[in-house]
Amino acid sequence: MSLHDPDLDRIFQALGDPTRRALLARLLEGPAPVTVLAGPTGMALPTVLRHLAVLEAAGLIASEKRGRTRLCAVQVGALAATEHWLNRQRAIWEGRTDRLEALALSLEAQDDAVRPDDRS
Amino acid sequence: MSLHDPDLDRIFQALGDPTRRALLARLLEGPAPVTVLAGPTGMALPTVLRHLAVLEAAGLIASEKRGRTRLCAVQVGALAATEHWLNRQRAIWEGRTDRLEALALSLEAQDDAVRPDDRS
DNA sequence: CAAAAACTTAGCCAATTCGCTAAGTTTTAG
DNA sequence: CTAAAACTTAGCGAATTGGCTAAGTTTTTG
Repeated sequence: MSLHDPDLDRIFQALGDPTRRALLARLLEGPAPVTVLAGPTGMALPTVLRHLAVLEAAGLIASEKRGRTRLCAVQVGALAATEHWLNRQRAIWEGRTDRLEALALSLEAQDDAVRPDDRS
Repeated sequence: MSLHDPDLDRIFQALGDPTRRALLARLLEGPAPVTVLAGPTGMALPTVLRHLAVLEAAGLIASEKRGRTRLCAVQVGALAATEHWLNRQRAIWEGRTDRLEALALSLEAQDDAVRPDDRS
């Protein structure tokens, strides 16, 4: 499980763009309409709108139409899920590190760690 | 700072692909040569090699040529840096959440949170 | 030394991504 | 009711991505 988690795909991909991280950072200070978010980016509105759509598809933000403006706000859940995944990965690493530190990239490593069983 | 961190770009983008997360997960169990890593993916070797190159460019793994094989191993530093970034973002959110929870997506939010100062 | 193993390089292709401009649409202001 | 504001949709073009096959190159094995 979680080896091919589409949610995780979308979240990481969304965070992989500096413009989107900037938008998210701005939203962490409070909700804002699209035009306000677009301001600092110096980008055209449709461009920013698509970045926001990516963030929303990833569950990182939510938005709601209020009259003629759309108000966007952070949705911290996805961020927490991501942290959780990273935590788990690092935990796995740290659980093994005592056993591996002696051989990482060393001679035995090649023959010893290569086939501890490849349960696909 | 960190609004346009190329390292963060590469790390998140690298983690945004399920194949690469699977490769990383496999490497968390111990170092392995390219062919072994390629096995479970069912992909052609050059394809896997490029995924590994992406992971390495992001600093998530390291690799070393040993004879005719290349041994790959996790480099946990980048993972930790990513966790750190996420932690910081969530901390910002949680620091504001008390102030914002009352207005998130509400009426005042629009006019009040829009211009707390936009230091770009 | 001949050949197999394990990459490595060099393309090719389809799909996606990131930016843009131009032309709607829907609300609100006058 | 007209017009400005604030999206929204449509579509375009260059660049990147993710997959492949084919043809090297370097080591090891027989």
